[in-house]
This record gives sequence, structure tokens and C-alpha cells, in this order.
Amino acid sequence: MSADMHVLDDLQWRGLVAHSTDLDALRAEMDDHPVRFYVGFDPTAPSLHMGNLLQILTARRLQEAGHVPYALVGGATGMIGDPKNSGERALNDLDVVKAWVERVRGQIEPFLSFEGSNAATMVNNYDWTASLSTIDFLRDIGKHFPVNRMLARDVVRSRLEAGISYTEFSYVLLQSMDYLNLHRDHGVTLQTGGSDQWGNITGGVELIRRVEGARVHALATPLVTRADGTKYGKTEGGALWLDPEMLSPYAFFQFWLNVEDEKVGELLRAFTFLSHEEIEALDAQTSEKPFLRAGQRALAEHVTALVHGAEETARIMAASTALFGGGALRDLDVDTLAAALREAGSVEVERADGLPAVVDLMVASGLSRSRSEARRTVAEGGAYLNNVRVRDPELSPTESDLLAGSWLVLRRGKKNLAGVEVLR
RNA sequence: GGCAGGUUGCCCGAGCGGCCAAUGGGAGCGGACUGUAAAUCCGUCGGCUUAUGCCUUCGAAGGUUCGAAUCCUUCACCUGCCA
Repeated sequence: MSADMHVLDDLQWRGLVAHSTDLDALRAEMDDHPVRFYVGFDPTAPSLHMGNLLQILTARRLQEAGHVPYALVGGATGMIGDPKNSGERALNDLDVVKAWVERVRGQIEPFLSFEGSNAATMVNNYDWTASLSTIDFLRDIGKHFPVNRMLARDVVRSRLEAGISYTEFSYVLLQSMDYLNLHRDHGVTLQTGGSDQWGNITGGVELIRRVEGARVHALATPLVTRADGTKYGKTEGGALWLDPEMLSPYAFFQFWLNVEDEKVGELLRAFTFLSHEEIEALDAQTSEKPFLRAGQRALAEHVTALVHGAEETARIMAASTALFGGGALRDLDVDTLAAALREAGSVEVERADGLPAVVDLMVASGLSRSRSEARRTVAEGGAYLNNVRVRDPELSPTESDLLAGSWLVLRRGKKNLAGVEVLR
């Protein structure tokens, strides 16, 4: 971060401001005193993902600039679900939502500082929503929401054909109420979020103006999309989860390493704390010597370190070098090989009468979901044993194939690797 | 409430009694080219101890038939028109 640059200018440079209310007014307020701001996360899954990470990092940038974060976990809004274009959400049970609230909270906390004069605060909107009576809600909040305005919102309009429940239709009231409460009780005057939340965010801005007569601010980051505009953050395991149980740190690292050239500069800006100079130097390398993938390497290293820690990242990078470095697998010593394969993902297999056939190993290691799929992969020439293409699906590795006495390296396609440790 | 139309594999969408595990497109996966990019081209794309075999699938449950995604009945949901 360039220390002497205004945080709003930094955010803009990083491409993080897609929508905003009056930026000059916000800047004036920031220059006058630390601004209390909030960003909300709904527990709609057991883990946060890439899109949420962008919000967390943006909050951290603001905190590093001296402002005061309120991280809201939506124990209440998570019970309702915000409307999305693809259709009505399934409601989750209270117990499930409560468990997810705790997990989400735990994922956010490491990114913020809870000490000092601008310490962060965690809040849960369940606290002020659960006991609210319907009558009070309709009189105090509902009265300020013209239905014609609510109907005009993009998400709602797109759902009118297919149908939208009153529950989801009402979501905006809850999020707006959150902003109002945080404004009243904590003096919060800025809400940040993804651009898909813009409607919900401005709902709060408007509610506060109507009820309190105060002018508060809003900032929305752009949605992270691929170069062709489609959704980002998809891996074979589904979304780009932050939870290491749901997506291995190795797979997380690989995702960033494989980002297209066209997007790497944008992602470096949005997801790392590298300085403008460092990022511009990486941009230059990407355009001059794209094959070096300097931008991707830096991106993968920095983001993985932010989420999974520097030590884990170092192990992953060592594993990547060992497995993708181009060197012969046989030349690796046992410890390096075993560590690399455990990082990349591995299974243990019992030795019966000889070793299992390649198709079975593919299934056992999770590289293929069924024997049919494994056979298909072999037929397509996409299966490799110790980096040698396998042609016969029924082939069983022999003792002499074992690396370091007990390891096999299976690969599907270019990038999907798994280790098999053969036990006595 | 009445009438009409719809519900097909991950998504969109053909099929309208046997040749249907089901045309086509997209996504996904593999190969070639490269740089563990992108684009392009080719292939593949329900499962099973790979099998001129078996099992499961065309909203759900029954029925007709030698044989059903295709016909009939009931139910559920969606859309449109009329009240």
C-alpha cells in the first residue's frame, strides 16, 4: 500500500469501486474523522468463498487506513435469504444457520484487527431482529418502503415471471434495518459490499435518510468475473471456498496460479496488498514475458498466504515445484515426494494380490468419480501413472513402479494430481 | 373456479408408441497447440467387473401394449386466457 495515498484513491486504483454514493462527501468525512463502516455476510453455506474474501479484504484496507470496521454476520438475514436471479432459495433451519454463523465469524476474524483505537467489532443481526414484533416491524420499517420502488429493483423484476416469495421480497427491509440500527447504535455511516448487494445497500441509505434525516454512504465493489464475463471462482470442488476442509489449500493455490493473463492484473489489485509499484512491475512482466507467469505466481502466493498462512503456502509451493517442475519424479527424495503428494491430495491403498488396476486407483484417489469415467479418461489419453500415459485401463502397477518404495503418482489431464501410498 | 398449454439428462432445448441412454447448443472433462494462460480444432459427456449384456433416467403414482419419454387415468407444480 502506498502509505500517503488516500484510501479511496487506492480503492479506485484497485478497481474496487463499482458503485458509490457521493464519494466527495465520504472523502470529506474520512478526512475529518475515522469512519465507522459495516459489511455484512450471510451464512448461506458452511464457508465463505472468493466473493466474500474480496469484501473482507476491502474492509481490511479501510481499517488499515484508520477506519472502524463492523463485520456483520447475518444470523437473521441468513434465515431469509436474499433474492437471486436463479430462483427461490431453500430455507435453512435455525440450528444450521447458527452453526454457520459461528464458522463464518471464525473465518472473518483473522483478517481484521480487534485491538487499538479503530478495533473491529463483530455483530449479528439476529440480536436485534429475533425479538422484533411484526407490528413494530411493519410500522417502523415497512412504512418507509414503497412497493412500487421495491418492484422496480432488477432482481425482483427478473423474478416476477418465475415467481418470488414474500419472504425474499422482504429481504431488503431486513438489511436496510441493519444499517439503520448500526447507524443509530454505533454511528456507522458507511456500508460496503458487492455490487450485487447495491440494491440492498441503498435501501438502507434511503431508510436512514427517511427516518433519521441523515446522509450516509455506500460503496460497492464490482463482481469478480472471468474475462468472458461469466462467474469466477469455480473449481472442481464447487466454489472457491476458504475453508481448507471444503477446498484444499493446494487446490486454492492452483486456482490462482491458473488465472488467465487477461485477469491477473485486476486480481492482483483486488486481492493482494502488494504496492502499486509492485503490481505495475508484474503487469509489465505479464505483457512482456507471459510464459513466466510472474503475475500468477505472485497472486497465488499472496492470496494463499492471506487465507491459509505463509507456512502452508511455502509447503504448497514446494509441492508444486516438485510435481510440476519438470524434473523426474524418481529423482525426488522420499520426504519431498511424500510431502508434495500429501499436499496435493493422496490416498492410502492396501496391497492385496498385487496392486489394484489403474481405473480402480483413479476412483480411489478421487481423480475419477466412477470406473466408467476413469475408463473414459484412459481411452481419451488423459491418464498418467508417474507421468507416463496409461493406455490400458486394466493395467496394474508393479513393484517397480513404486516411487520411494511405496508411492504412485496418478494424474488426470494436465493438472489433476493425486498420490497413492501403497501400504504393506 | 373454468379452459388451454407445459414439466426431458448439470443448464437450455428437440423427440411425441419400437431404429431412444434419448438430436442440437452451452457448461464440464480429455487430447492437440502453448506457458499448469486465452483463443482454436478434435474427442468425450448416466451407472455397472466394457458388456451385439444388465440396471437406472424423460414431474409423481398407476394403467394400456409384445413394447412407452411418447397413449390413458389420477395427483403435484408452472404458464397463459376466461371468471
